[in-house]
Amino acid sequence: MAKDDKRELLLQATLELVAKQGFHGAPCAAIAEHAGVAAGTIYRYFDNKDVLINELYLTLEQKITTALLEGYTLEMPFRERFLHLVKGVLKFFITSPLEFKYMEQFHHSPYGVAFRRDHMLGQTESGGSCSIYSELFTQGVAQQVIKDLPHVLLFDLAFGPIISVARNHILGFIQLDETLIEQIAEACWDSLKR
Amino acid sequence: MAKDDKRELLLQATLELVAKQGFHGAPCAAIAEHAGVAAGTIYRYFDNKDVLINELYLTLEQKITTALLEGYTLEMPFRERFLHLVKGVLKFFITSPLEFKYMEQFHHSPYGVAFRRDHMLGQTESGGSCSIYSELFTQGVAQQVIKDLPHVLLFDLAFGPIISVARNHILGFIQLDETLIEQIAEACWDSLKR
DNA sequence: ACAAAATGAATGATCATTCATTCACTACTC
DNA sequence: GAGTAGTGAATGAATGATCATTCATTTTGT
Repeated sequence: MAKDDKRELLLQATLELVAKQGFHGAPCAAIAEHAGVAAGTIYRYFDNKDVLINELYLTLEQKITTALLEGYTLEMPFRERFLHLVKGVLKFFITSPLEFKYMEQFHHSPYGVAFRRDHMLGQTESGGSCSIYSELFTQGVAQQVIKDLPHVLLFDLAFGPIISVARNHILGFIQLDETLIEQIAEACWDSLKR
Repeated sequence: MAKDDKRELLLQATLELVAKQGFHGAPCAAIAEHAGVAAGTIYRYFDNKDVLINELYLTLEQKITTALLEGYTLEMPFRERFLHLVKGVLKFFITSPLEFKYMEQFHHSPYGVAFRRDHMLGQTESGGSCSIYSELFTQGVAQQVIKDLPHVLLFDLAFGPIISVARNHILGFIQLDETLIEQIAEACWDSLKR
């Protein structure tokens, strides 16, 4: 068995259990069983449950950033870059329902609160994708192609609908296809453009 | 002491504790203490904790609907009605941070999942404000003033940003004023209008 | 004095975490 | 190559903490 195999198994089991049943449905005993190891083994790979939960979250953040940066260059026209990011986030989430559900649960739990407290203080956010958006909005406002609003609001206008739409797709309330994704992204653009 | 006084005290205590500390920070013992009653008293007014949690949620839904309907008539011009609802939701939430936080916690918890399972099956949703939006979108699409998209998506486009913005205001990441609220509502309109 | 309301210690269930023990595997000896 | 000791990984029963809920008892209002 490969060296960090059990570590991966535990992360995957946590992802699935939390995504499908929430944190309440993912006690250590269940995580271990689902990973095919004993409860005590968790503590050989992670200091405690909180560390496991947080490391998984960081892994997923990294996965999104990597996916978004694929085919993204600063040389692309502004509007095209915006649409690339918006559609990229939406497509990532609807093709990764477990990841979406996990991250959403995380955000609205004591873990998410603690995470923000610990990480959001350093304004620009460490290795995340925050700087991508910041750069984009700064340029868009300077070029007067998008509304002159605080970055936080621009972010909410652009990605608030995306999260909402992704959730409804994953919960089965709507079935998105390429055409609808295009229309949604255009609508987000309409809401930002000057 | 008035008749249902303790019932109200328990609901208020639950609202405050859950909003501020999440469901993890609101055990029955704490709720009772915060309400100034004994733990056992909870069960004189509510069958169990789940009933308390759900009744509080229904109360808050009712409060929003009432607030939204104030000054809203079907005779108003379409665009004005849309802006009324969007601004109404936003203003309700930023003036009721505890209510916002409670509802958000509720949505992303086992309670919210169970609630959707039990109530969302009856399509049009019982006494909620769902029919208001449904009526509005149907008319807007028919009049060709907004995009021809599924109602679910129209709802996400309109209110996804509102929830996001309200959260960031309440968490202190942005300070909304009347001007900004106006601009946000207009941006939501831009994203829907044809 | 009676009934309804309120109390809060006791109960039993559920968890995260620990740690004494077992297991699997390598290295070393003869 | 058979036997043996050494080592870290893995186990899972036991522990202690935290909860929701109950109910025998007390308090309050009439």
